[in-house]
Amino acid sequence: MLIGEASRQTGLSAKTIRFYSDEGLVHPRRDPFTGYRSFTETDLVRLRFLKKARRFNFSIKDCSELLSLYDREDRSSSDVKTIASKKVRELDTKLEELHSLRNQLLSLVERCKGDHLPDCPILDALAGERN
Amino acid sequence: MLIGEASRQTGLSAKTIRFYSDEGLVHPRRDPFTGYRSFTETDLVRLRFLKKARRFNFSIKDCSELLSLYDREDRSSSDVKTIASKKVRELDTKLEELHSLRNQLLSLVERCKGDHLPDCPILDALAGERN
DNA sequence: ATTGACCTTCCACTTACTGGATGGGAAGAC
DNA sequence: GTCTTCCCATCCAGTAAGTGGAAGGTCAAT
Repeated sequence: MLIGEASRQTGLSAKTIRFYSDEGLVHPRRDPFTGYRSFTETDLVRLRFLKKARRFNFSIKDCSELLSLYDREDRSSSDVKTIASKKVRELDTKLEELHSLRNQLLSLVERCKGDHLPDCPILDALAGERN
Repeated sequence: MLIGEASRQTGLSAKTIRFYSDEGLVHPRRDPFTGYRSFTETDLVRLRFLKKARRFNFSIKDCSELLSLYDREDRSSSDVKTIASKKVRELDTKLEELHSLRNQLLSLVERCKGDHLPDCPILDALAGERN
């Protein structure tokens, strides 16, 4: 299967698939005459794996580790769990931050009249002395 | 005031201040002999403005718009409110996404035994057929 | 005259791609 | 046999918002 078809099957762009291929996350065979990448079903599984893992905000490096665990028959589920738990904690931290920012910003927005006058509590807060 | 002092006063790194300067977000005078940037209190206000706005996840481009509104006496608070409301909506969208991902990932983590055996629902989910 | 602490610019690197330029390969229409 | 049209390939550049480092100028004090 050529890269275009792999792209259709996985929903990843051909560019992205080439990128993953360059990064060593998939290893499609190459047609010795044309140099075209040739994907098997096994390769598609890896690509779909990558797509899902990326959606979970796993970095490329994380994905690489997860895939190598996936490849190893003698893996321990604890190794996978460690990586995933860390990601959950990262997500929790980020969620807290964003939530707090959102609320602060929303409260400023609510206090802004939004009229044609220059007075604006949002600008005041950004320019204000206090932190 | 030189850049090092401006850095101390604002908590932004000198590198970052130079970057903002290059991007035209602050306009420090230059010493005509040494070429050193020279910051006034007015410049510091802009730098602190930038620091706070960036904390709210406003992009550099957003910051640029906000600062030019800040500069304009004849601004309408509605223009500021529009930008900030958009950012709140962006934050809401992102929060929803991340929250959903976090919950999905957490449920996988909870189902993973985390022992020395290879069986792992996390890997299963990533490699699985279903989306 | 030489430290040492400043400052300057410029270049490279980061993440995870995306877009574009350029060129070759395959297949059907003429 | 060539034209057109896709598809594929590589390589370069750019994105956002800086960070790190190299090379070199300035200034005050030793």
